[in-house]
Amino acid sequence: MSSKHWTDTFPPLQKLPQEIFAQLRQATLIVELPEGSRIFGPGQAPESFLLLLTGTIRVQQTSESGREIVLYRVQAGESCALTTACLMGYEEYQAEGIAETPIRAVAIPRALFDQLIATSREFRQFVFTAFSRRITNLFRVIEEVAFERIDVRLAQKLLELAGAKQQVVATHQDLANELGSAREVITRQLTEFARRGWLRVARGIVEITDRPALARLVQRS
Amino acid sequence: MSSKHWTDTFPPLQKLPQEIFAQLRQATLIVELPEGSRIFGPGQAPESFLLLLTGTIRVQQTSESGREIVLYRVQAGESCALTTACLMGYEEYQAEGIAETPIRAVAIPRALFDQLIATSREFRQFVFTAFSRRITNLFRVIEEVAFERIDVRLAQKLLELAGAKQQVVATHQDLANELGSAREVITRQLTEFARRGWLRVARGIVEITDRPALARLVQRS
DNA sequence: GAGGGTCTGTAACTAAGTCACCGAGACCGT
DNA sequence: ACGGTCTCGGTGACTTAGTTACAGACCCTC
Repeated sequence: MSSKHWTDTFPPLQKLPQEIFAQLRQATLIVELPEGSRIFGPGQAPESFLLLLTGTIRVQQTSESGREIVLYRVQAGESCALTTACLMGYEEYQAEGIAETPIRAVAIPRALFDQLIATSREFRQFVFTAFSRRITNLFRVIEEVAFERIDVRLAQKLLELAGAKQQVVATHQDLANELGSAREVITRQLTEFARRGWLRVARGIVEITDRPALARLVQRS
Repeated sequence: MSSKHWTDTFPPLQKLPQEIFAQLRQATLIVELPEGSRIFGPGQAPESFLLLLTGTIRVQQTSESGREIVLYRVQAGESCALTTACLMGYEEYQAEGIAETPIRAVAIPRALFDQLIATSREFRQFVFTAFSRRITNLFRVIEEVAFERIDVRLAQKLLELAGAKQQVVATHQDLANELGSAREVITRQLTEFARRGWLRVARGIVEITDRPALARLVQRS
């Protein structure tokens, strides 16, 4: 292991009372899972509270007709609100969480989680903030799915997935699943974007050539 | 006031430790608001945790283009998860909460709320369960907006809004706002439903005449 | 009962999703 | 290298949903 302890990843945890902090450092389990693992899903309830140290978890939903939509991603340093909710509540969810990369996470057992919530104001703040972000985020997803044009949404998603890089590695089907749309629709939009010289498409790859143009489309939405 | 105390409405609260329970009964404020009041909205952060005693709060979102969608309703006996999130977290939301009927609610100040969370396992369970339900519910909304046919969604919503009654008091625009659709689309669908003899339409009223037919449409979705 | 506002109906059009099918490229084993 | 198979991308024809524009019906108030 490195000399830095995992708790360094979570600033809110630094403010915990000494005895709780010590307990956290010792009593918790670090889990590692390969890319593609199913972290949770319908009929697969989580048994502990998860804090993601490295990697990304993609949370998505599949309709009976087979169409998919990505709801959100959990990044390193975040907790999975859904897991938390199901840990404390009794509700079943129908979404599933997939490891998009190899992941490393801290699993806090239910009992310790409960104790942390009870004793630490900072930990409560941390958990509730995660909830708050998630719900706000879901509101935005609903607004986009309900009201935003598909070309704008696609441009937005391409810029998001590209990050600092020039290309997005994803099939048209993958992009359709991101947006809850259909493959043919994405193909058509990408063809149109390519015709305008904003990007180039190759098998499984979208190479962005005119980032400002895409950004302008998103802006003028 | 009636002889029954408001705490009777919330079974989870009955299990609180005596001293906390006593504090709850005395230190909290009961607020009453008329129909149509805006409980919260963009740039209007809540100052206390709300437990709804009577009435309904409609939580909705409006796009820049003016189209609206109803996200969920808070019923008597429930807490508003969003309010809670924003109370504990720091995130701003863009949704707004409207009193659909006159409402009576208990306002628990932030400090007492924090104390309740810290001391009572049952209260934590209550709050987290509310979160859990809400998130699960939002997932279903996303799935329906993204993948469900508008006729199915309308039939479903009509049955939901009608409850045990035979009629729904709502304009076509109101129904469009429920589903995040457009007024003309609703008019067309209602006309088609009426043609099939499933309902009758009058100004501001939809009278359901063949409930099983509507239910069948929803079922075969 | 005139005039204003609200609500509903409808036609023509655009955008998005569906269905069916085909062909190009990648992969794999022999 | 060859053929078989699979995934991925492209396309046309069609259906469904949302948009634009406008007109008429109803309702309320003065």
